[in-house]
Amino acid sequence: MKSPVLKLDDFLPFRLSVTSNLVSEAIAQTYMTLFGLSIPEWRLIAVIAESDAITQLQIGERTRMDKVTVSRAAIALANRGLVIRTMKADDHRSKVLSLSPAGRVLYSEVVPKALYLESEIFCGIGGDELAALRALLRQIDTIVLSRPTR
Amino acid sequence: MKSPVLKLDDFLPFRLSVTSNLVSEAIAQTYMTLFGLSIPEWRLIAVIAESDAITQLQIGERTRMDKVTVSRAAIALANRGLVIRTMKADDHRSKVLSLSPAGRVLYSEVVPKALYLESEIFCGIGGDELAALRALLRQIDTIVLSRPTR
DNA sequence: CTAAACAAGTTTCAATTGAAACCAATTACG
DNA sequence: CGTAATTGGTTTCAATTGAAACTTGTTTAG
Repeated sequence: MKSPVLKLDDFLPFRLSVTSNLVSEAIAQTYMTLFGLSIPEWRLIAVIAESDAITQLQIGERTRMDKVTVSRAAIALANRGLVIRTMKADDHRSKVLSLSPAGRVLYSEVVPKALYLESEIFCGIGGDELAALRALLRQIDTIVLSRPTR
Repeated sequence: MKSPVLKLDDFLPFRLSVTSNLVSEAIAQTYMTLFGLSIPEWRLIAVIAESDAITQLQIGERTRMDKVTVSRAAIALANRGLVIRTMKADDHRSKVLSLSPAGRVLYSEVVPKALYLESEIFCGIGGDELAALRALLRQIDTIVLSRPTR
């Protein structure tokens, strides 16, 4: 009966965390210095741009961000005039977010830079491998989310 | 001249962050309730166990954790009697960490649980795919780390 | 209808994080 | 040597985070 062996460096939760942090740091840095956006703020912009009009709760679901984080990012973006928040007609608790013209302009500026950063980091990796990676990550998400202890 | 398109849901920095956070949360939760260990503390235990004796700076390099984080985890573990900190003989600024007997016992208890968690999350994925994933993540690390803006 | 339960968003508060200042020991160099 | 620069580790402080309480509006049950 021999004890099992663990090599931290091969331990996937660890590897995943290291890589994710490295990538996030690199990217957050760029968003902030170039556009004054935090990662949550950038995510809001992106997801609002894709949906045209969406409530904060929905944003939280799609980006898996806490509702507090969404709220704060929404307030900050609204204060900068990048996002417009209107009460939802049929439910006055809910707020519908959409991009202002300035927000759309900013979005159109951020997108190329974001895509460039992504390509810069992942250029050495084949397109099929990247597709596989995306699929794998999504698969892991659903496994973790469907775990009993949750 | 058409504007490039970005789908946040396919944007790898985003996907990586989401998956990493989901996995980390699930695992952190278990470490804490079962062993009273934070993720940094668990990483220290693991990396000390693998090296027998190692300085805090080296731990920081291997785990890519900030030296402040390492310091705090080291102090907490020493207070719990799980690691022993001795001044390095030839450099009195440096502290060499090693596991106490209690630390080794705890390690031997955590490892099977960690491996079980990993297998639980990644069981649906083939061994070769997982190896490829590890390799890919490491490759990304080196790319990001070798970027000019750093 | 009206009271209780619930839901969207915000605020508060405590925990975690890392940058910068700091301390003590070591190394470089004039 | 002796002083300046550097390095390992700790402390301080400000920013980020999310759980829990709260506010306001909606739904459900009696």
